[in-house]
Amino acid sequence: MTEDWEARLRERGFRITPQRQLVLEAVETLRHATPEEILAEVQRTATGVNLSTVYRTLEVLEDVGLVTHAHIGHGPPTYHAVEEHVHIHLVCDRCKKVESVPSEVAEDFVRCLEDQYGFRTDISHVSVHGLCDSCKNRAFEPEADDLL
Amino acid sequence: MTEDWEARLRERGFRITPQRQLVLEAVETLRHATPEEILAEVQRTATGVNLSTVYRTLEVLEDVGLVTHAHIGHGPPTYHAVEEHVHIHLVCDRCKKVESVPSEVAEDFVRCLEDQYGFRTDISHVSVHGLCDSCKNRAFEPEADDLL
DNA sequence: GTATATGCAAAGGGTTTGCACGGTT
DNA sequence: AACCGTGCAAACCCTTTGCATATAC
Repeated sequence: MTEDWEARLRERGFRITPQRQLVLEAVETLRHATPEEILAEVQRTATGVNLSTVYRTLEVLEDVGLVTHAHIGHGPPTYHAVEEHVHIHLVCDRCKKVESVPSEVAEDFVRCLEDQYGFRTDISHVSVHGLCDSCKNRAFEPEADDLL
Repeated sequence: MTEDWEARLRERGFRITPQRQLVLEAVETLRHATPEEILAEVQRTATGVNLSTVYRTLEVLEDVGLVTHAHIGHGPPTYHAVEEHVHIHLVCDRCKKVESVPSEVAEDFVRCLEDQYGFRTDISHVSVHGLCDSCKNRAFEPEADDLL
């Protein structure tokens, strides 16, 4: 668990609650989980927690910089803990698997966008779509072509 | 209008209808439009057209390769015509503006992902989030930080 | 004690679906 | 004439909101 998460919340005037602790733990455990999935994980410990609390809590945790989310296609966004090493999400359009790669691979790309277009990229928020190594090889049956 | 759009549809066993023509025209006119926006554009010509028809039509047009969509954050996806020159979407998280840049700027990045991770990127589907040139400069009032 | 957080239920967007009718082939 | 495509309405999923109660401070 991110140390000092309590301080992060308190600094900004938010209170420490069991729900907030559990949601943060769930996000860190699950990695790339949707709100519903986070709820399910939280409910393994505390049955009474409500979906709307999860939504509100994720908003708070994101606000104080403890978690972020990324959009990986049609469905709900996935949340993950903010870590030291920023990463990029590779989303396989066939099997929906999300792979994380270090952001360094995009350094030149990001610099180029800033230099040529003045665009300041938030690299951790990028979702790169395509086919992962395994799906690429057994490709070409239509199956998950409408996932995205 | 893309020439031979009729052939594209017929080849695959789809029929030619006024709705399909109008939706395709709207997509090409609007560039990066949501289904609702496309409906509005279509209804300037044909009032009776229904939203569900727009959805079904977009699916068909995407299926035959005449349009694609990209996810640019919270809201609905935006559709655009498939063109010769593939492009990348730069989405400003503050003003929501979508800028298109030629895919060449990402060539090295894409190659790197393929070589190092075996990941075959669908570059036209990438949404790059961040701040556009103008928003970057008058930055730092909290305003659109929850848009994405 | 007071203000914030929560649970619940209802409302709200965006999208999909079932069905009968109408239009294309 | 056969079948696909459309309009309409209802259903669906995901998310937000209003309000009364509970809880952290």
